[in-house]
Amino acid sequence: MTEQARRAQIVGAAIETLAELGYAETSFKRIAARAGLSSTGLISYHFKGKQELVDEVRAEVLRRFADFVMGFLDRSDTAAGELRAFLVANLRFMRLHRSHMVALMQVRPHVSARDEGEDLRKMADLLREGQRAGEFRGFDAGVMAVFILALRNGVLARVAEDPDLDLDLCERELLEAVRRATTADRPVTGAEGTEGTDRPPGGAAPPRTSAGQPRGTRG
Amino acid sequence: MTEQARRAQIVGAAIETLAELGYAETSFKRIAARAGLSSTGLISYHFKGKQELVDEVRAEVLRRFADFVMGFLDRSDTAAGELRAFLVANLRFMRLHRSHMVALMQVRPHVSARDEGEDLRKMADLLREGQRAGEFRGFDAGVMAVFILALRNGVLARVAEDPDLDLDLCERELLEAVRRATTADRPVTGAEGTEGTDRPPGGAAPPRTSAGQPRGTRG
Amino acid sequence: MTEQARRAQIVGAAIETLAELGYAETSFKRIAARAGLSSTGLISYHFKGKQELVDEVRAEVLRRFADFVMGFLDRSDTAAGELRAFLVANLRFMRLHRSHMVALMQVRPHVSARDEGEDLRKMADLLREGQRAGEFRGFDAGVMAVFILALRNGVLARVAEDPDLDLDLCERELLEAVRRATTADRPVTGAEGTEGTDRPPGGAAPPRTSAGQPRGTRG
Amino acid sequence: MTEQARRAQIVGAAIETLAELGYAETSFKRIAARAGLSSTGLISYHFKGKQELVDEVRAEVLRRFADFVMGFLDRSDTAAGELRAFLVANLRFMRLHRSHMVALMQVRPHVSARDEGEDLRKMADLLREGQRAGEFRGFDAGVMAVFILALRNGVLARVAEDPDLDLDLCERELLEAVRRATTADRPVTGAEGTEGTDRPPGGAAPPRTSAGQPRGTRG
DNA sequence: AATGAATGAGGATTCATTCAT
DNA sequence: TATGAATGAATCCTCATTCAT
Repeated sequence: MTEQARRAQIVGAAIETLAELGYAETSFKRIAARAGLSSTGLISYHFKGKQELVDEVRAEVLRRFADFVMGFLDRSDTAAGELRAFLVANLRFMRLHRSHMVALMQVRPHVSARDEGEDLRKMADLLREGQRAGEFRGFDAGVMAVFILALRNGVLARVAEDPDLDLDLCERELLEAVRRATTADRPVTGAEGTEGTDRPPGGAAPPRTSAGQPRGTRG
Repeated sequence: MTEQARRAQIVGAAIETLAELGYAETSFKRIAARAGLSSTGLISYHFKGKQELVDEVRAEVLRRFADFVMGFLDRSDTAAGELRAFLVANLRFMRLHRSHMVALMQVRPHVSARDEGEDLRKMADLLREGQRAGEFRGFDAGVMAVFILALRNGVLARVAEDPDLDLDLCERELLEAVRRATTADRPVTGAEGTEGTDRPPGGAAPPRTSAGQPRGTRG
Repeated sequence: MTEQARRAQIVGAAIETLAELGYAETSFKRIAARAGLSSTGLISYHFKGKQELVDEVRAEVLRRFADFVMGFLDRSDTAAGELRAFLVANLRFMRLHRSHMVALMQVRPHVSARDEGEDLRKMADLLREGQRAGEFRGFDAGVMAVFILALRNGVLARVAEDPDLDLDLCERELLEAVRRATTADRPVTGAEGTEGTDRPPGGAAPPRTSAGQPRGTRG
Repeated sequence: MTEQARRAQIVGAAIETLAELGYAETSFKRIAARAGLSSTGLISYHFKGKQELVDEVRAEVLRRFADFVMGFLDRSDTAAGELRAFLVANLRFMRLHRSHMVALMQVRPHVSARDEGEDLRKMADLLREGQRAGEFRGFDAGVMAVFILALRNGVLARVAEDPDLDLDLCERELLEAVRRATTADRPVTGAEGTEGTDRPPGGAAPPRTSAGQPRGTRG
């Protein structure tokens, strides 16, 4: 068996174990058992230590997720669209690779790489970009990034506990809630924009083609 | 030393250890060391097992938090006001008792009591109440409850990692984001709109005065 | 509470615990719980150590047993009668004070006093006396003493596991078996009365009348 | 070192420790020390838990004993002969493998398998068989089985405490006592031989020569 | 005489890791 | 590469005993 394949196999078993039992109950013994390995020594042979395995789990999930998310992003050309695509991609990924996402949550506090701020940074950048384009209102991008990832994580944590959670409903509600939280109020009557202050300078049209439809008419 | 005092001391040391090292690294040995106890046996003497200690940590934090949150809620008489007060109380509590909240997060997956759904249920009830009163728009209350608690947890997780996080800013942004996500679009007419509401109250006073105002305009 | 009463209470609880859970599972904590004591410290206060308690358990049971057995022995004037009375007394005591006997068995290997040989010695003396009197045949008294106490212990161990054991039947069979093992063959012909001497006293009279009947005729 | 060999080594050390110190004082630490292991973890590595080790100790001793007893039984064709062979085998085994037998006694109350009733059942069956064949008198077979195993256990317990016990003497006396207890009275008149059947035919014959001899003098 | 908290050694067991094969 | 036995520290927990009150 090739080195790479072996590592992948071990990482896969680790992900399943983490998702099922949580970090504290995930031992080499249990990972080896799930992978059908004859010895925990094999894990130590392929990974310098537990830390490296944990880091690799994280990297693997993020890699898979990045691949997955690509298909949702490449057709967006606005920040709001990209944000929406990001959220949709997350929700869909949860459904298809629930254990991967749960494992990621479990592993997060024990990961050596302290680049998880990177997610936040990239999200904040996206938000700022949208603000510059006039798509978003004038919130603090750094904080809003925390919020949006928090929403993602919260849904993830919830679905980890309640597998019957309606992810379609979640997706719809999440998109709407985030749209409202991030975009300026639009006037029901007349031209929008009365909230001058939080209105981004440029006048760019929001990427709201579908999600952007105001249900606001119901007022 | 009295039993009650000793238990409190141990719980306190456990909270600090959990907040600092996380669940997996929190052992009786470390707790005993932090509490200045002569042996881990003393912990087992006062608690039937690790589970009881963990449960007690959770109960203690929730007790403190409930006490704390009281001062923010009792003057609210609308659902929106109560929601806002809840969020404010959470943020403030994070600042004053950061380790308590972090410990709570760490302990959550290992707690025996499975009433964490209760938080969700109560929040959903509050939201539905607000919907009946016309304060909130027509979202799915169960899912929105997940979102709101997710936001709280997300901020908490963030502040656990970055102690320099500006919680005042977070509070303002969180209130505004939640207000936007939960309430219907408002007509541009009328002066109030510009968000006088999302201004953090003077002292501990919850923003009930404005929030409590029926936005009767909406039908 | 008087010292003596306290010790008795503790010994009593220890006996019950030993009988129910066995030596290895009998701790001061469990004894204290059963006795309704507030602390295991009280046991250490009244007994110098676990060893003293264990020894006292043994002494207490033997004391009770000795008292009990008196009523069976005092009217016997032959060795065979005394032996029979001893066996009967043992069986009866098992029924009335099962936990005492079971506790004695449990405690036996851990007792400091090495005078358990005394039982053997006394039994051997009795047997030798009966041999001198012509009541018993020419076996090795020391070994036969081992056998007889083994039979007692075996029945005890059995009744400890199977509380439904028919002790009446056991008694009859035991008396007959021991009689046969210890006495010389008797001719079928001739009056059996040769053992008139070893007749047990009035009251506790063993059911020898039937068991004593030689079924030998069928040979 | 192979797994099987290691397990055998650990079981061996456990047997010795049990025989020497008794169950309550037999810890993994002591077993490891006697076996020359570097840590108790090695025992846990080879045995799932203390219970498995204890069960294995029992199984090992019974296996050895079964093998040993085979050589004594296979040439017997009567119930009485088989009973005698069983007793002889037991006594001989005690001499050759004293610690095994003592360990078995120590371990008995803590063994998970509850098939110790099986010994009793098999013995009772043998006795009933002998009764049907006219070799034994009309005792209660179930109770007599208790007696016979009690005698075996009693001798074993005695030899555990007094290694100088004369097992040859024990054997002779035990065979004679059991013969008398189980067989019908024989008429004094006439040459013995009435029980010719229960004499084991072949050469492995136990010390039947003397035990079988009527001490006819006693008439 | 009694309490009950405290002690520290010892219990079995799991852990990640090492190493000879 | 892979095996699986070995290691020893660490896990939670129970134990008999001590001691101030």
